[in-house]
Amino acid sequence: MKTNVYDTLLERDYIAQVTHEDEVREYLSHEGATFYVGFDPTADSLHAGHLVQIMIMSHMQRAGIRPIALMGGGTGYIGDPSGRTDMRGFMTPEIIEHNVGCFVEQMGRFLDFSSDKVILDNNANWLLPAKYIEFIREVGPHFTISRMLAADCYKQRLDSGLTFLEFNYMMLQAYDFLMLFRRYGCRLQCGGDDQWSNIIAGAELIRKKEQEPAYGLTFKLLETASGQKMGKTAKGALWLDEEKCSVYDFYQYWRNADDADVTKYMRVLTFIDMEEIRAYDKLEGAAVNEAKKRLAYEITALVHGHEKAKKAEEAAASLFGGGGDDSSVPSETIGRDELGNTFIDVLAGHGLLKSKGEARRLIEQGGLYVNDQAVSELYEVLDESKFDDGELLLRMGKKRYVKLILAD
RNA sequence: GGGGGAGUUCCCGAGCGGCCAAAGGGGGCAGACUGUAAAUCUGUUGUCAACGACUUCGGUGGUUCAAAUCCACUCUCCCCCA
Repeated sequence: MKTNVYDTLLERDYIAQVTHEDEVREYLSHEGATFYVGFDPTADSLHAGHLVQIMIMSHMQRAGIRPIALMGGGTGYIGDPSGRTDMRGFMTPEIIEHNVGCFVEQMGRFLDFSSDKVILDNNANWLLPAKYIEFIREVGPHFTISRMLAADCYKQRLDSGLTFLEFNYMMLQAYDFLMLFRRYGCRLQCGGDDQWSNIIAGAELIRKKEQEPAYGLTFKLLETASGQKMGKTAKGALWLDEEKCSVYDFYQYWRNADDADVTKYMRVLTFIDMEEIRAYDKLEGAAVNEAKKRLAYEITALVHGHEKAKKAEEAAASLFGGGGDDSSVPSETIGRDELGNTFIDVLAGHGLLKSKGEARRLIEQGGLYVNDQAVSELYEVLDESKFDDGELLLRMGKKRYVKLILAD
């Protein structure tokens, strides 16, 4: 007997809240059932946080459920106030459009939009041409102010300047759900748990306007064991775009996951069988590293493909274990005219460190290594003798590696 | 429209004429310890040609030998009243 996707989602611990558990399970047992997830085009690349949404869509699709990826090309003009403490600056139409394009392209790696098994739509299609009076007449009567103010996402913002503009967001998102119901018969909306208020608003709107059942489901927002948002790095988000985050760095992020997070990430961000995951769960002490390697490989392969994941894995093995192909270690090309400059100048000059002061500090604290040899001289100079076959391995701190390649 | 309060370095938050590049915490970075984990301890955390110089405390312009601190104007936000 086939397991219901709902139970798969439960077993892998995705679900935070559901509007109608039994009905949703029942709905998801029918092939062709349709659900949607919204994506706010706030950047020109997806990041690790979006992986959860994508995984859920994949699980659903495998079960014969039809996912809709809804781009927020229209709501992008407003900005979702949920989980934010201040209003962000406006995005221009050009940026929004560009971001939507980037999202769509990246998502194509996970979901096949060419078939009618996955639908791609953009709320700009109905929100931008909408007429204010018509819209407010159709949707407005179904929202009471007191009800909206009671929503968590607004309550938090009430004291810090919630504008009427942002206040409209909930209605717009509810309207999206209604539109998708009308267009595709979509009865379920999924999203991060911070979307709960917006999601139930949409389900209620459909029930009121169409007298038809509609449901909402939120998934748990991933946090690291130390309470940070999963996927945050020192530089910001963990991007899925190779240009913004190298495959090696992406791999390393997961390789360095907290022990306590490893199998949680496996359940949510990979397709590794639950049996196996439970086995990994039993590992203790240093053995957990095996689980981390598997985790890092699987996620990287999902996002960047097996070939690149393999390379990242080998590069890591070569740097940390010795042996192996290190060709995908991040590298930086050094011009011959830079020979004779101090490491301080070179590191800061290539943006490997923020400033010369930082480079100076790093060396002073004994954190810079050239070919695994700590640099003790503050003004150590980069010269050709340090290169081996045109390459020089630089290490900053415990595990940040950069390969310097001498230009011909 | 009237009255009150606030804007400080990555974040929170002290400072309220010189001793302020600015307490404290968080975060970041480095070192020790380790398992490329966590916890802990230590150091560090504006920029530079670096025992000195330069630029920072919403913006602009003043007062002063000297301003994050005083004055004027201005922008933004919060609270109370209308």
